[in-house]
Amino acid sequence: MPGIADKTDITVEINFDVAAFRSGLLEWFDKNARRLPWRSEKNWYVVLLSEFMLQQTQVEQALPYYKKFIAQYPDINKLARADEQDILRLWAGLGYYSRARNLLKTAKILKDQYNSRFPGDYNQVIKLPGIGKYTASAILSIAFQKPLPVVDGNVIRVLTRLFAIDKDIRNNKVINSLTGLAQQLLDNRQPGNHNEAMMEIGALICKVKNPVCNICPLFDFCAAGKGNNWYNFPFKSSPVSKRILRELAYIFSDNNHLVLAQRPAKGLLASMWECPSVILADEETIEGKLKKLFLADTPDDNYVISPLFRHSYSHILLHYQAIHINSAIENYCSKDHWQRDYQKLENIPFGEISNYPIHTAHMKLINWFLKTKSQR
DNA sequence: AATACGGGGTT
DNA sequence: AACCCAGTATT
Repeated sequence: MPGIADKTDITVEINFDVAAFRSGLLEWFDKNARRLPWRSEKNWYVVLLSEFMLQQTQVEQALPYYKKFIAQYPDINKLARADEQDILRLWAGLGYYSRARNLLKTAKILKDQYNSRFPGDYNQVIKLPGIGKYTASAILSIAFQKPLPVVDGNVIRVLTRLFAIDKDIRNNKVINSLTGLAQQLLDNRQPGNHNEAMMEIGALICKVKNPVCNICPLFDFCAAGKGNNWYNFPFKSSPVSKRILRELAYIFSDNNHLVLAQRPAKGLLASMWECPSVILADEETIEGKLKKLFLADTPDDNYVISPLFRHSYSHILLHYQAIHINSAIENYCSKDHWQRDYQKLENIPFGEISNYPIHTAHMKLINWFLKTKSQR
């Protein structure tokens, strides 16, 4: 409806010298950019790999994973030939595992359908698995100098502060407006450096807490900086609260084997490996669950129960505990006892555990087990 | 438009 | 325990 603004629409006038903004930003970036491995040799493959890892992930956290990956899969053809389980094993601990599976899918598509090259057309790029608006614009601008603006969490913070935008950033319309703003600010002559610079400002200067406005090259252009009220931006409405999940995990182990299970191919932690486990009903106790699960023999005194662990996912709070039973799984349970439709259940020699992609929560259980085992 | 999807950090 | 950060896919 022309002329009638939605309450979430924002219209922002850029009332400063855009050329001065761009040159100040780029000058700062030249001097202060972190030396990161994916910045040293800028081919599209390293940009692709790093951008996948940096989705929802800080540089510091992604760095060791990037080094492992680039050593093992130095080019797109090596990656395209990889096994999904090997990719997941290298990704284990980094989280959001669909990124790893989508990275492999994209690599295969690039090899098979694009002659191992990267398409230059945004509309083709955006169709690749795991590549959305941000990643498409990031790769095309950084690796191919296409004039496309990126809007990630850092840029959202920088822009809302620059223009004192207090609208809820959960609203997609607000993000669209910020994208328009980023487009106007973008330096079309070096869009890659400009985009990286905006994100680097967000990471190093315009931080969530304690931004260092006094050394910010954008201070003269910044409404929140000059108003000394950076803490008002960006505004984000409260998240929905997490539900609590209670879980009992089983460490079936003789002195040199451990039983691991592969989770279903869809859903939470898809295809990752873990100690076979069951979700407890609301009022269910561990002891009650033990009695229900075991066939004929309830384990007697030959078991140990771990302390309570907690693990926080983006939408779930997991409370979990493990029972260690000093035996192979066959002595107590069959595969049918697990309500979860595990893809596989295997008895694994200790030395081969590290070959399996194990998610973080259960890695903590296994570490607890291996550590306490030697003490008893 | 809302929700699923990890892991790490600080308060 | 409750807060924070950070994109894509699905419904």
